[in-house]
Amino acid sequence: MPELPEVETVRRGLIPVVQGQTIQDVQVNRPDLRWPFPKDMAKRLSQETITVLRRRSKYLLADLSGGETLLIHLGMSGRILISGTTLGTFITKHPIQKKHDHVVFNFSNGVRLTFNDPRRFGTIDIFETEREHENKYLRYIGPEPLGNEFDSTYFTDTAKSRKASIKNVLLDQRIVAGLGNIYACESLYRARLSPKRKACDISKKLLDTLVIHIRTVLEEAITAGGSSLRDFRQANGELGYFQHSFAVYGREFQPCKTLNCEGKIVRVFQSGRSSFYCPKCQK
DNA sequence: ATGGGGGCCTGCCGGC
DNA sequence: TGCCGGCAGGCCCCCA
Repeated sequence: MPELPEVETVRRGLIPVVQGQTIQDVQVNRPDLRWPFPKDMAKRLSQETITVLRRRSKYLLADLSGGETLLIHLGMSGRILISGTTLGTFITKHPIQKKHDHVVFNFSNGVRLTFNDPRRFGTIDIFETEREHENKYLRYIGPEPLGNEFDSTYFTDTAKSRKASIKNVLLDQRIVAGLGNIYACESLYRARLSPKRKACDISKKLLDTLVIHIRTVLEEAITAGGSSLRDFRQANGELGYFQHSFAVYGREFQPCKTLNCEGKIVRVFQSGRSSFYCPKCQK
């Protein structure tokens, strides 16, 4: 489901709910999602207080008072449902689900978080906070696209040695963190670059433009509360609305939105995934 | 070393 | 109405 803006939206919504709160107990309804759950998961989490809720790429990271960090990845279909019974101002924000509720976190203040994930591509892990750089999921993740490390120099240097298409380069989490199919397509549209162009063939000027557009499209999407396809929800249960701003994603056969462009959006397959673009104005 | 394809899962939608 | 194929926001693994 979620790319960087959706995960960031979830994080921002969860902060007031869980930060500073103590996990009372954890109900684990199956042994694994995509990968086996970490050893003694429920035991290691219970009675731990969440000090900070962070995000790295598409991963949510909850730092715990005892020196470990809980890592959660939502995969394609993962959701974190919030419910609560004891908070004065707090009501249940999501309908009660049942199917695919794999892990339930009960907090001592009465709040309950439920990890629901039909396709089970999600991930949960626990690692020593100080050893984040050694974690198998985070180890090779590239720079954050909204951070200072991801700049024109870095991206030009990286792209010039890559013979893969620019679309596949944007999806490579070792090169830049957090982009998925939607925001890769949308940034390429804004930069007027075809997703099929080999990264190493693109001029520095265009790559610089692409860096800027990656940033702005992600920032706009975060401001909009992410994109709601199928059932992505913000933590408060509301839909994100960035999907209304898509220029190309999911718009096959529809007219290009560029002023005076007569093109129609096409869909092509790259490495088994759909890319959407306007062949007339993206070269 | 890098790039591409397969596979992991369930749900939904369109066509017959 | 029901069945089947295709597709879906991700990412690890394997092979050339």
